[in-house]
Order: sequence, then structure tokens, then C-alpha cells
Amino acid sequence: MREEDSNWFAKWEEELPSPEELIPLTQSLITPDLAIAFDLRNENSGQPQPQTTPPQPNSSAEFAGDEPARTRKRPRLVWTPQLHKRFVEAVAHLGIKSAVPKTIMQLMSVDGLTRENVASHLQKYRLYLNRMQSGGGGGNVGGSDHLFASSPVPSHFLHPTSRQSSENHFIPSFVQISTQQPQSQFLHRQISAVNFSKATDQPLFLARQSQQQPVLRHLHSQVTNYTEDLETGAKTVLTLFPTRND
DNA sequence: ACTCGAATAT
DNA sequence: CATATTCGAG
Repeated sequence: MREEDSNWFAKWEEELPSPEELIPLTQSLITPDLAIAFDLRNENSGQPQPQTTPPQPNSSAEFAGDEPARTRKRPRLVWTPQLHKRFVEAVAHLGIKSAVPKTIMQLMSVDGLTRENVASHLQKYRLYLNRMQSGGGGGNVGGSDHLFASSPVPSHFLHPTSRQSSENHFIPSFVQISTQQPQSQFLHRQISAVNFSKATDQPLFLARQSQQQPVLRHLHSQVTNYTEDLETGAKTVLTLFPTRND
């Protein structure tokens, strides 16, 4: 079971779009301590950067003095099943009602993913949901919902009957710690510290290594078992995402 | 000023 | 068809 986890992650990693640009979004959330703790070094120590990146309009004259404005033309985002899955998970945790592009995007925490990307996908996803409840339970799978069909639709997505506000049902969070250094323990301590100190009121810091900058987010959460995994491997990923019963 | 979201464009 | 962009609300 654990292998599966690492597998899905590996795949997920490959899916990451836009390797070049980062959304500055959360940088301000990064505390000095964490910044240090997660000290990202892209020393390609063992993990190359595969990225099935779509053709990027990057030829050769791009970096120069010109700065990588994020207002550049990004390649079309391809919603792979993995990406969509993450999307669904995010929506599920936010609650179908309160899930809006910005929040979803933040939860997904996918490098390079924009609010527009999510908005567009969300629009389509909603249509899919409607079309699905209208069509009744009769499983008429039109030939075009393959992507959406690839990820199970949480039950509460379909019934409008109130209830099920779901917000802090589960704690969506994931942490990627990339460290092959003796830092690992130090790292997890940092995380714990942050988590515990603010646990009462909230935030836990989510971290994920990206190209050059760490992306950290805070969510109210109760981290459960990351230490375990952390100790286990040098490079570990733990996801406390859905997992109802596990 | 910002973000949603339906409509529209590519 | 899938994704992007536009643009009028709130």
C-alpha cells in the first residue's frame, strides 16, 4: 500500500506543468525558519526533472534581463487523470458548495497551476455533475466524460440536499520533504513545531518543493503521521488528503 | 479592487 | 472536444 502512495506521487510529479514559472502566491507565508528548514536545493541528487512538459514557447532568448513575468503565454494545461484527481480531492474537502477556483488552486498546490486553469476546469466539471444527476442513475456514459469518469465523484457532489457542508471533515494536506541530508530530522521537527504551536488555532504548514522556491501553505490541520515516513526515507511524501478510513 | 462564472473564443 | 479568454456581475 505504501508503494502505491509513492507511485501516485511519482506520477503526479511527472504531471507537473510549467516548470519554469512559479506563482508567487504563497511566498509571503514562508517564515524564515521554514524557509531554512526546507532549504530547497535542486541539486539533482537523484531525481531528475522529467516533466512531460508540453511544447514551451521558449526558444533561447527569454531569460536575459527580461524577467520571467508570469504574464507570459503558458502552454495549454492538460488535465491528466492525476491532476483531475487532485482537483476532485480539493473540491471534496472544500465542499462542493464553497469550492471556488482560488481556493481549489491553493489546495491543489500544483506548481504553475493558475486560477484560470482551475476556473475553466471547474466550469466543465460542474456541467458534468449536472448532466450526471439529470441523466439520473442510468449509467449513460457519454463518450466524452472519460477524464471525469477517471475519478470517482464523491457522493455529496450530486445531491443538492443540504447538510454535508463539510469543511473540516478531513484535513487536506500534503507535505513533500525533499532532503537527502542529515536534515531530515531537523526538518520534521520544524514542521512539528509549527504545527503544534499553532495547532490550537490552526495552521499547519504544507510544504512542497518546487523548482526554486518552496511553496508553503497553511491549513488548519492535525497532522497525524508524517514522522514515520519521514524517518523512513530520505525523500518522503506523505499525503493526508482524503483517506477516510484508510 | 478582486474573483466568480457564464459565455464565448481558440 | 478541451482549454483559454472575456467580461459583466457581486
